[in-house]
Amino acid sequence: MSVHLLQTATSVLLRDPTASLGDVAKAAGVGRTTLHKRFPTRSALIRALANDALDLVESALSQVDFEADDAIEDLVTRLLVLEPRVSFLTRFPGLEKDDVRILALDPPLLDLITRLQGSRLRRDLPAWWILRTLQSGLYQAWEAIVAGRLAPLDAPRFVLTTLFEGVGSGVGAADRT
Amino acid sequence: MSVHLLQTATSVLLRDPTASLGDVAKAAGVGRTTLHKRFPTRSALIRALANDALDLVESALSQVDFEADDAIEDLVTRLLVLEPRVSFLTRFPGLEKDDVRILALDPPLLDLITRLQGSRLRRDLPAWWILRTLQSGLYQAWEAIVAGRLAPLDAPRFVLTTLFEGVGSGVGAADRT
DNA sequence: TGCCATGCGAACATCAGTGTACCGTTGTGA
DNA sequence: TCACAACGGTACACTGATGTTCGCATGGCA
Repeated sequence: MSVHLLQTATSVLLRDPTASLGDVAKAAGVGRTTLHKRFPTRSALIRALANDALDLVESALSQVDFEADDAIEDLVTRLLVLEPRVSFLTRFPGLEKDDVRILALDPPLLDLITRLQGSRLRRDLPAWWILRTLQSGLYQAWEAIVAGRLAPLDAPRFVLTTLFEGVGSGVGAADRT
Repeated sequence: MSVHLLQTATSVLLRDPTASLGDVAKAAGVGRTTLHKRFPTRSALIRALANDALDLVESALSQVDFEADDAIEDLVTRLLVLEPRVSFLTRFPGLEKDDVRILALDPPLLDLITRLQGSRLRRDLPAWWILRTLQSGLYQAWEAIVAGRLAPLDAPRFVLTTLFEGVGSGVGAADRT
């Protein structure tokens, strides 16, 4: 019940950061007063959403075996359903700029990427670029799912093949072997 | 000078859509009153920013030879510097949902992509996915440039190689020839 | 049945953003 | 030097969002 509240609030505020608390309450099917009881101020709500998102993402990351060969595949499937929360953490105005917990999410992922640049990942692009590319893929996949353009079960394949192989057919690609 | 105002307003509102007009005016180095003289209301400012962005993007697109083999390369270099404007059109809350001019931007690009799916682009991904992937690449490249992480002259290469070839080294890739 | 907790709506005060009017300053051209 | 336009700042009214209080309804639970 409260989980539903946090979910809806996240998606409403993500779609329109200027949405009023009344809009949020209505979307969550809850009274504006009740919302105030749970979250005394607007920024308290924002912080609660961020903390909840952090809990979920940290929990998801902790379940990934970063040593496994298919760590990235695992990451994609786990993070895909959490994409609204991740987006909230990374794109919401007034967040992230200094939050220690948010900033702490990247390093393990960057480590993983850097390690894989010895095998599966190309070395001529920086790790942060590869990470952002992965995140972009997850983001647009989720957007497409919400819009009804993409079947949820197709999403991981779309993200992973695009990430690893790109969208080129390979006919004009430079030989990198 | 007015061009600078539109640029600054775009980037300020893009970074924080809840920014007050006072913030916008200050960032643009102009008085709030003067801002009001030029744009009587907040939504007038938003519409002006959207129209200006549309003019710039349409103009850029009109200069691209969609029949050329390197149409995508041309697109990337031209759209990269316009990325804040494109982002404003596509991501700003309350825009796009019905604007005819904005919706008219996609079809020619989708046509181009669909055509190239006969040669340079893979056929097992829908055209809209490829378009979004391209746009994501431009977006994150611009972000990286602004953050100082990416040299502007490197950006097109990053975007294009990632788009066409992906970030995989190719060692584990399925053979698609 | 009576009690208590929880949620909701109405009403109110407050505040920040917005829009407007007025005035002083600057600078440019006749 | 004068007139005029453009700009910025101050001050004020208005509006919508916000936060608070109060009272009522609902729904377990003893």
